[in-house]
Amino acid sequence: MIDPRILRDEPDRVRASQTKRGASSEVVDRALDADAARRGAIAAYEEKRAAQKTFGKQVAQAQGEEKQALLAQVKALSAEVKDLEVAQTHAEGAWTDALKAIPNVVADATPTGGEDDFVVLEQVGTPRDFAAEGFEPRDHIELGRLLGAIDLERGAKVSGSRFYFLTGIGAQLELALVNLAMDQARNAGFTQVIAPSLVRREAMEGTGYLDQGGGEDIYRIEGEEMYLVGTSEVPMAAYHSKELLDGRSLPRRYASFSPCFRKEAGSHGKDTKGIIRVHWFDKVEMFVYTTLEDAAAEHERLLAWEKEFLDKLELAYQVVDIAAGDLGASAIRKFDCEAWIPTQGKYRELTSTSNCTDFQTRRLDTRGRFGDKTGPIATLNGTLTAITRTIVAVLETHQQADGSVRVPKALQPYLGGLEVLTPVAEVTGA
RNA sequence: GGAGGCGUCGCCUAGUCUGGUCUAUGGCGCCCGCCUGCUAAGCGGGUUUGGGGCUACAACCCCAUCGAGGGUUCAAAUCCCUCCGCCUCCGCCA
Repeated sequence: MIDPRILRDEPDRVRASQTKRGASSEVVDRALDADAARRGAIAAYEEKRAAQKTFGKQVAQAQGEEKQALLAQVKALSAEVKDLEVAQTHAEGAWTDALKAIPNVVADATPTGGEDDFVVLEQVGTPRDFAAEGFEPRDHIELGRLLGAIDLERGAKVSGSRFYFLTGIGAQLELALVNLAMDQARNAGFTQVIAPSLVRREAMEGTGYLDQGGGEDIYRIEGEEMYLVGTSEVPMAAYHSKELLDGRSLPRRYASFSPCFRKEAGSHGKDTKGIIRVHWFDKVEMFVYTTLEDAAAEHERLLAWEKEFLDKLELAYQVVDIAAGDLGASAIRKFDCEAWIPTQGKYRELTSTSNCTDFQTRRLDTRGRFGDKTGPIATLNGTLTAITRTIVAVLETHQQADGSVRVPKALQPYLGGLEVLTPVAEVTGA
């Protein structure tokens, strides 16, 4: 949630942000009213409560008849305090609800508009011209089958649509990508993390994912109040919840590996074939805790690390500045890196990095100690590699006419020096 | 899965049976000051976090905070219930 002080002191800034997102600023006025009501309720309760406490001391000291008389009086007061406390709790609840309904205040630099109003910041590399090379590129499904790397049929048989097995070189490829990503992160000073992908309600709620469409896209464990995460951003954001971190320990950079589960509700008919959009994939995610002052600069660094990784894979991609209306509630700015997918003839999202400032930490109660003061802390996240889409991009981009795939130089050491992935003699498909 | 124990303001700890004098004890650590050739020791004071009022977002005053949330009561660290976490034992298991 946003800083109540910004809401109180600069409501117009919040309204402007809402407008930029193409959303109503009615929530702002609702929250302001709720804030006023809350403060009134607090003052009323505290005043009576103080009186009750004073009275209580007299009761404790009194004896006999005097005590009985005092008890009779304080009983009425006690009932009043109880009512006022209930009223205060309600007012407080209404206020947090109203506050939670307000998305983060977007950055000045964030483009105005919706899904189609993104701004292309730069394009790196040139998409391969297969026509000039004289052959028709195969899609990742066919390449995966030829290489014995991706088994979609058995994925569907065992787990249903949008599932897959990575086999042979496909499995090796995942491990290689994970290691390449983890090594890069470690060399950049990140702490490597293997995070739980099953979390309790608190963690899921804290990151705000349950609010989005009522948690439509999230797998819940039957009768357990536990959830499968869609990204390790969830466990990593909750990692330091209810903690007061030493400001001098910032930035804290984590590179977290976890499987990610998404129901993909509402994406029927989109990317139905292959492994572009699946219910489960593994991902290495960068997650950073830092100061509010440093957040924007850190965001640029995260983007740079994402680009570094894509460069190592020798992919052609573009960097996109996502528009306000297409931003998640917690982000003030988001950059996507979209790699060129030859058989689709377009750029598709491979990585994404968001600056969430203090929006998540406020909800999850993570704060910092700075000198003799405490203050908010910012979080940022960014994909290093989402395995399935990375594999799609690598296979399609570096394929050769005979169905083999050239291994990018940086990845070769992680595949035992292998320079080319070659089709297997016997395809393991049905 | 079964049985039991525990959770106190950085750490350790008193208090819980027998509710009010707890504005939570003491020690350690830390901070400020005094003393002192220097250091150590000693002496005095301070040392949770959040919120509200008032304001210079200071000082000050108030409310909450004894794992979390409810309940009983005029009054809860203390009694009752639920949940969370940790520990011990048994069972099961990769």
